[in-house]
Amino acid sequence: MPDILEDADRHCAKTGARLTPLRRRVLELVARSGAPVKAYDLLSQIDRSSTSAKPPTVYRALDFLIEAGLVHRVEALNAFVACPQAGHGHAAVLYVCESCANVTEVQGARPGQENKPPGFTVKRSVIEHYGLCVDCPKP
Amino acid sequence: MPDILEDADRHCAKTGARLTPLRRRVLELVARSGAPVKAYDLLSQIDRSSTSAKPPTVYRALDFLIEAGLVHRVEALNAFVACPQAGHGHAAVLYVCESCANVTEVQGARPGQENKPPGFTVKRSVIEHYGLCVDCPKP
DNA sequence: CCTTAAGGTGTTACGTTATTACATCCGCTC
DNA sequence: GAGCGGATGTAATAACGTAACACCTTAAGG
Ligand SMILES: [Zn+2]
Ligand SMILES: [Zn+2]
Ligand SMILES: [Zn+2]
Ligand SMILES: [Zn+2]
Repeated sequence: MPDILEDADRHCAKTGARLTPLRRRVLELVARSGAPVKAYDLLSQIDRSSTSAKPPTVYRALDFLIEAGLVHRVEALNAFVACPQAGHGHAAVLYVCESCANVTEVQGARPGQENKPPGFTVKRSVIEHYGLCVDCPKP
Repeated sequence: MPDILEDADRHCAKTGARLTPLRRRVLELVARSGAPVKAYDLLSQIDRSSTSAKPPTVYRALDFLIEAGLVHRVEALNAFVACPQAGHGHAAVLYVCESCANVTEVQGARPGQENKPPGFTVKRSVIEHYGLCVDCPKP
């Protein structure tokens, strides 16, 4: 996934967001793992390279990356995945395999708004489907 | 919301689920609050009535209630809401107002599955929309 | 050059959320 | 009553997340 980092560079250059070395490093770690990553796992991985990272270090970096549209938070897992397409419109739908932890992101699907309560203004949506991917055996 | 408790009684009688006094008490507390409730808030409310509840007490009750389809977990808030219709099919969609914390549950809408990755089997979906309800001022 | 201001990072400490493991109790069956 | 399974009590700890403050770099303005 070196594409993700290059895309991130381009995207941040375009939007003016400041992808510092630390933030880029965190994004790299998230992108390299094919599966959702936990904040404290990132923490210990950063530890190895630099001196000793503390929670705020990684949470701040993640906040930035999420804000910039480079990373999505997987709410039901307290974990994070790299967005395969930096800065798309961001109605992201995640399909998470509960067996192999693989995550597939689908973009563009504008969900559920047909039955929306009258007058409700949606600002942010969390849409996560959990199950088994095509490669995992059905139990 | 006395309906919710009566519905829960009926639903559990039908399915064989054991709605014990403790579980019923937790459901009552969740149902009474119009907004999503935190586990530790439930904990302190139970404390007042009984002797002294510990975290597993409330988490176990919540696990049961969720399993029984009486309560939904609001993933992005780490909180819980009572289901207004015990044991519906349960493709629940939640609309959460970020101003007044009111939650509206819509049933039946199955979003996003059109773009589902080939062969993926969905077992559980988390669909939560955050924004402003009709009664809250747009900033 | 010096000052100031803003944003990023380091660090400490703490708050919140959730689980593991084991003991106990209660209702049921044999 | 002995044995069993499910529900609850209890203690300890793990996992997740944030507040507050200090420090440093960079850029703008005098
Ligand atoms: Zn995305
Ligand atoms: Zn899989
Ligand atoms: Zn429901
Ligand atoms: Zn509202």
